[in-house]
Amino acid sequence: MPLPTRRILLVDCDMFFVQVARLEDPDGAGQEPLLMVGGSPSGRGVITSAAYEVRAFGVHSGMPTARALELCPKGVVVPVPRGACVARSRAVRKVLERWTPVLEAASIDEFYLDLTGTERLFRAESLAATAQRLREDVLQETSISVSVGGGTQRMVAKVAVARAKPGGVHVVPPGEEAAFLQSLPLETLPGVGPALLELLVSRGLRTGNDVMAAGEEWLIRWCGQRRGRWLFQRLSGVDPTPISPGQDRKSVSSERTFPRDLDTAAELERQLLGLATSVGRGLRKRGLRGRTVTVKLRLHDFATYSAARSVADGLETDPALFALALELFRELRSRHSGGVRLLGVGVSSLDTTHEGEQLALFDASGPRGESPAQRRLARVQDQLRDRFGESAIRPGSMTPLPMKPDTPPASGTTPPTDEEP
DNA sequence: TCTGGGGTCCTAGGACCC
DNA sequence: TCTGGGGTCCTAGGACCC
Repeated sequence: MPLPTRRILLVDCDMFFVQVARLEDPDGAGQEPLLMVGGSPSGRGVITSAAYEVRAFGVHSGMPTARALELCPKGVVVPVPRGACVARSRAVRKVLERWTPVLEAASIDEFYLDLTGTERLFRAESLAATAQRLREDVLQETSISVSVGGGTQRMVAKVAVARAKPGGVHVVPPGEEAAFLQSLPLETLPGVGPALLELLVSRGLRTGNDVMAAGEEWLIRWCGQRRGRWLFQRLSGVDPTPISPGQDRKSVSSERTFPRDLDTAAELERQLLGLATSVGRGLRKRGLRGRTVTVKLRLHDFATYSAARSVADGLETDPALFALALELFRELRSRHSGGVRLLGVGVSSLDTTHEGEQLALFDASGPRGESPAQRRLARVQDQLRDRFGESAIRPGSMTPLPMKPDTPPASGTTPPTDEEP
């Protein structure tokens, strides 16, 4: 039995962070045509998103803010409105869910929709016409302008949306997938980054047509079994990857690039505590525990090292996470000395915590484990922080927190507890 | 222009078990 | 006793994406 022709849409918010910054501050950022969102130009900030008018100057996301202001001196940089972005993203998602339950959030500003089987519901309307109505629906309900790419496959929809921008719709008709993809420069395919591109170019392959002419066998020989097959299949117009709504989180991490390189153990370990605490909160907020802790270290010369260790039972409390992170950090530091540019803590091998979990009779935590009492304490502390602010509780026993000015306690109201994007 | 922070997935070697 | 192969987990590093 032949599979039905799939009807996939990719909804992508136009310069999302810039749009949100303007909506949140209509009289300030909203009036600024040359708007950029990102980190500060002093220090080591980069651009997260730039208005199209700014991109015309050669500015793109990931570019150091200082460089962006050289290219576009009249540009204005504002910080990322994090909480507002999360809220707007949810609002967009909510509207899209009215169109199909088969929705996958690929990032904070990108949503895949599978409308296969909705033909009768939409009275045989073309996919492009549906996409157009959907775009207007989102704009009306959320004030967010989106672009929509469409086709029979994920990758086709993804590449098509670039053509739809800004604020348009582009749908590739069934049967035209291979021709569409092969006509494009290889680096426009998602999954072809600088490394793979260089590998292909070194073999004289610059376009999809070149790749197809080389044939799958040679591609596999040059790029490896998996990548070679992947590239050949996609360019042939074959991409069965489903749209899968239930994507479980695989890791939680926190990292920080310092304004200046740090060198002393005291400073670094204090930062490590802050990072472990932040990861711990992230885990507990989502009801997760992790068995593997990773510490990441980037030196002044950008050389990057990591060390990881797994334990038998998942961790979620700050002291246990910090203790393991500290071990790993000290091991790394014994091998790699010099000024430290970035420090990170991550947790993976996640498992959800169960509310009805049987409580141990004794608080017997192993050398690296954590006891039920410690977990209960962590949750109480989280509640206090939610109510009275981050400075209400400090992990005082081991090392002091970073010296930050106290934030005034929120009076009466509970601060929003939005998840990070 | 010295290069953020949050992720995902893949690879490759070694340990360990059957 | 020597030798083999598969499966799974762990760790380190790298590519890629928004």
